[in-house]
Amino acid sequence: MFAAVIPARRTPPRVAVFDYAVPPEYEDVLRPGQLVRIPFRGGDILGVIRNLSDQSTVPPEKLRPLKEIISPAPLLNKAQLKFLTAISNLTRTSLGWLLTFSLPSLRPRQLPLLKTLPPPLSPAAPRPVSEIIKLYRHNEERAALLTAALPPSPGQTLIIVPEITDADYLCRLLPASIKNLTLVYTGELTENERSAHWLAVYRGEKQIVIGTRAAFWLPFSQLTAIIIDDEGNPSHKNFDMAPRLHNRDAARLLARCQGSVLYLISPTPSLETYATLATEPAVPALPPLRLPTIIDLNEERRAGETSPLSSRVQDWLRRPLRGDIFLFLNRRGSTPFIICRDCQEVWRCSRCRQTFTYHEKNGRLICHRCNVSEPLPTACPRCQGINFAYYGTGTEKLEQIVRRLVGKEVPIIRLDRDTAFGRARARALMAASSPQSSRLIIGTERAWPFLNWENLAGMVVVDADAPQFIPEFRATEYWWQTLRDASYRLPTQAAFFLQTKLSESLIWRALSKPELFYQAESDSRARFGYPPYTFIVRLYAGFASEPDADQAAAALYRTLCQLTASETRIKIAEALPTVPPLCRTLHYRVIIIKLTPVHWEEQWRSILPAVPAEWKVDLNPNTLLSF
DNA sequence: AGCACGCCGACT
DNA sequence: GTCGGCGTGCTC
Repeated sequence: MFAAVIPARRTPPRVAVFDYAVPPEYEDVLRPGQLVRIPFRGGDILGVIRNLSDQSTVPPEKLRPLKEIISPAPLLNKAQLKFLTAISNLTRTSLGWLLTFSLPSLRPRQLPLLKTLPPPLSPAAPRPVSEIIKLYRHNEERAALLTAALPPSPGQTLIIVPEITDADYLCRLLPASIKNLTLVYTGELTENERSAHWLAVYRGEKQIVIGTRAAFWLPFSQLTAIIIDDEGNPSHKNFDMAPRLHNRDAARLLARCQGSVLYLISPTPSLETYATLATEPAVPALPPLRLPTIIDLNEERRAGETSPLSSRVQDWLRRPLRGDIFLFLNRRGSTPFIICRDCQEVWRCSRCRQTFTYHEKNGRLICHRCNVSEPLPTACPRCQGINFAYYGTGTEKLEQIVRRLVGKEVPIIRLDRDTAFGRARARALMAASSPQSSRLIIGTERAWPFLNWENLAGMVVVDADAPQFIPEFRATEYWWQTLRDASYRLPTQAAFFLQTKLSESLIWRALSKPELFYQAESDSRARFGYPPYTFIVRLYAGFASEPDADQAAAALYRTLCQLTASETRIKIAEALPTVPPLCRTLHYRVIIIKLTPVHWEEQWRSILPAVPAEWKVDLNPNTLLSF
């Protein structure tokens, strides 16, 4: 008898499972899902049994016997093993690496606890797989939807939120009777907390889990419902750490493995979800949320106002404040570019050609794309001129402007990557001045999760135009989601100003008539073959030199074209450099593959084996070229 | 992936 | 003689 074991550690994705001989005394007690100790290279490691079999393809001289059963009870059930395998295959991430997400702490002192674990709960009768989309306008409707989706006991429910801070917030919305059955699970927990929560789910002590993507890996045995909350929020996409999946796609896989109903709920659905909604016989009306006051900056200019804050906003800020005020400007630093008045030369990053942002605090020019910096030159490198013009406004400069406007007494908190690199630092900044007093918070996107939205007296979108010009296919949708999110979170009595030079832009009209946005954006996506009309797979890899990169990328492009020559629905774009093309010392290339929304999984499965191991896989990416 | 092994050059 | 830099290749 042989056991196929997944080691609980990172391995190359293609070498993920190892066969071991089963000692005779274990033949009757060994089960898939058990944690075992196995010899591996020089020492012993832990792993989980994937399956047992009567034969092995490994030559007998290489086979070694497994050492010990650590947990007689299986730590992973069939559905979980199926889910892990599916994710590993689709995203080509190491199965052993994914396994570590699914296990409690394996520190030596914790192992005895696993020896005495009770048997797992018996799986609930699977429900027919189905997907339900619901829209909500405010937290009462949201809580009602969540409550209605909770299955009768003994089923378990998983609620996935986009960001860590949303988990606690959502938990507080639930009625007390439900809160007692609820557990919050995020990647921010300590190892011991993670383990304790793992056990609580394993034993079925808590029926409801609210968490970020980390919660997908908990040991559910009776998962009858999965809910993706705030479904359109772009943070549902995991772009940096493998497996690079959208929570919606991950949830679909999990629902299929566990036999659960999937709910997508949101005040502002993604374009993909709206497309599904639009096919229903009775299309529900999209809820208009509270509308911002649109301020035309061109009129301000004509009236002689050159400040980045309009006269109306300035007047409003000078009044006594009741509650925090949030000035949202998604651009850190002092000024986003510097130009030589004599020769019109703009200071640019030598690597990626993006304009340097000036940071007054340390007097340096920083490229926000490459994160490289150099000191501010004393003279123009081209004409030796010394007349510089500082154009635009970032959070650092806005802070000075606002300080002059409101005087010394009002506390100002700047919340961006420069002032609050880690989460702890951001929380500390928000906690520093007493929350009872009114404060001015100047922040980028970074500030969003740390704001006390209920206490806001108002919010100003300082520059509502720049985010619309980002050359990425999801840029408009991202900005739409951001503005709608602000509308949703702001208290009804709070002021909401939006400053723009594009007062005719469709996106402002769409805030009161959301269908306008979805129609216009869907049309443009259809024209260029973007989601929801295609399913995109993004492949990227880094190489030591430009020629290496071009050669490898061209070779893969040719292979993929040949492979899919007969399948006209699959479109492959020629390889391009990423933006920026260089990261650390490697030259990166991207290949974009467009599959069809319904059949993407089988199409992708037919392509994936031809992709060399060094290419990283990003399914349903948020960006095409950005890096 | 992560680690051992081995090849080679720079030291005691 | 032996220490350690890093390139190569294997893990049941």
